[in-house]
Amino acid sequence: MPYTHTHRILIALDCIIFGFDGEGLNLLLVKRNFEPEFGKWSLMGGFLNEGESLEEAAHRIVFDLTGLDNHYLEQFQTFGATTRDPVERTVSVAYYALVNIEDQDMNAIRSHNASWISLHKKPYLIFDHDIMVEEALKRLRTKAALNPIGFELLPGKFTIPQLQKLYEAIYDTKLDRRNFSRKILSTKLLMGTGEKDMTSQTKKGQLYSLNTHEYVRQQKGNFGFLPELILVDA
Amino acid sequence: MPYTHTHRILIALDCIIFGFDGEGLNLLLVKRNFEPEFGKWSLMGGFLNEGESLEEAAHRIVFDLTGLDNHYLEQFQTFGATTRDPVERTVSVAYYALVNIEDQDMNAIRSHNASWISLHKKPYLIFDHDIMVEEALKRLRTKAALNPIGFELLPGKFTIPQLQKLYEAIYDTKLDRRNFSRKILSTKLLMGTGEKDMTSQTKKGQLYSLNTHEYVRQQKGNFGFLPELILVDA
DNA sequence: TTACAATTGTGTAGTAGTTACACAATTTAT
DNA sequence: ATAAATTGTGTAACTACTACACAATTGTAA
Repeated sequence: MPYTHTHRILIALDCIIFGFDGEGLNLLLVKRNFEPEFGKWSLMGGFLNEGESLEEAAHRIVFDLTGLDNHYLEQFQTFGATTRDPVERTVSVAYYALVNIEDQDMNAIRSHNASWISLHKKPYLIFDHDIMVEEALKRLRTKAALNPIGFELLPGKFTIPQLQKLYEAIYDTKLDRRNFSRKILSTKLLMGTGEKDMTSQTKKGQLYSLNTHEYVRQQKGNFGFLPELILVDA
Repeated sequence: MPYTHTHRILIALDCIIFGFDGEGLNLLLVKRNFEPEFGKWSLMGGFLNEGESLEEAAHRIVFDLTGLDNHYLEQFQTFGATTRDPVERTVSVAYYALVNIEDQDMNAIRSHNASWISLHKKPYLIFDHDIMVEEALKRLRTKAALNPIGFELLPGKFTIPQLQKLYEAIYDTKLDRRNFSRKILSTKLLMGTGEKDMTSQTKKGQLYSLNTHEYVRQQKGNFGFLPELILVDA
């Protein structure tokens, strides 16, 4: 026998999908070719299905769009203003995901009319999606300052300077190259592969030489991680 | 015209209400005199109403139970396992609240069959409420280590040692009395009232003398706050 | 091969913050 | 007044962070 309460509504899920292209943070956004708000940009979203947990639904949504199965995914806030969706009342559970921008399924992305867009050039998004992005970024910053989760945005093998650029992008700041390297290596989270990076490209006519070692993720841990950073809202 | 999707469900809200009695953290729990799970303990909860935001609903639930209107309230996680409620599928948005245990409405509490129960003596709770309490405590610990929110659990005026006992209760640890006092006062968050605490009681046959000054909350701020503490999961 | 520019790794002094503890001051009871 | 309990201030040792000097490595070009 069900509850006597009657206000049953749709549960939406919206996913803020972060990617890193070596220079800055990017968002995977959908240009809507359906109503409402045809032609406007939005986050990738969907509705909760019967027999599906929130976690499963969020995972499905990211997988459908990127073809990626092995990404970091964290629920961060649920949005429930009565007027947030003009079509009908919905409550939206928001997740952010960190994916490696390189090994995605371009067909899946194209078929959803989606694009990677630099966070700095983010267009206006429908509904309350702009606020969602803002809150997701806040959470990512807090989380990444205390936990080593940034690695999810990089390929399996990467150099220390690449990692530094990632953190500089997340926090929109500059970090001291030498102290950063020392700090990262002191955590023992990384280990050298003995290989060199052969994928380097010359940029702006300048050379990009590379270190003897690349690093792969070695272990997980929780600890204060990047002390040069200030947490504004944890 | 509504969406074509059809899986409309109830939105529940569950509130983890923390109080501090001068010694340890307490939870405000409800002994159910209704089905399902008659006679078992649960968190205070309710359903989202039409025309009501999540925030408003959570506030209403805490107000109904405590008569308190001016408490700290933070959404921390939404629970959506398909089997979490045996009656029918619901998704529950969980909030935790910090209330001053002294100026509550005892009639409201009694009429809901609720009691303050020490966190250390928490009984088994129905559904996924045990997990909710665990997650709420994690979040409270992270939040209070970075932001000065613990004050919400104390009366308007309090002594430094009272505040220290509160933090020791939150983190289940001992802090150095002298360093704690210095750290708290250095934040300029508190100001002396010039009054003395007249409510002190002799305990275990020993004397409890009091400081010349009590303190009231002066301002808000965000900053790393209690460095002796280690964040396990932020 | 050599020189040179760009990049990356190691050393270290100065600074700031934390920890642990000594000691002084205050309050309360006898 | 004296003693016990409690609270406030001083400080040395330790740790961590910051900023920068300098060495080592890589890649390019004469």
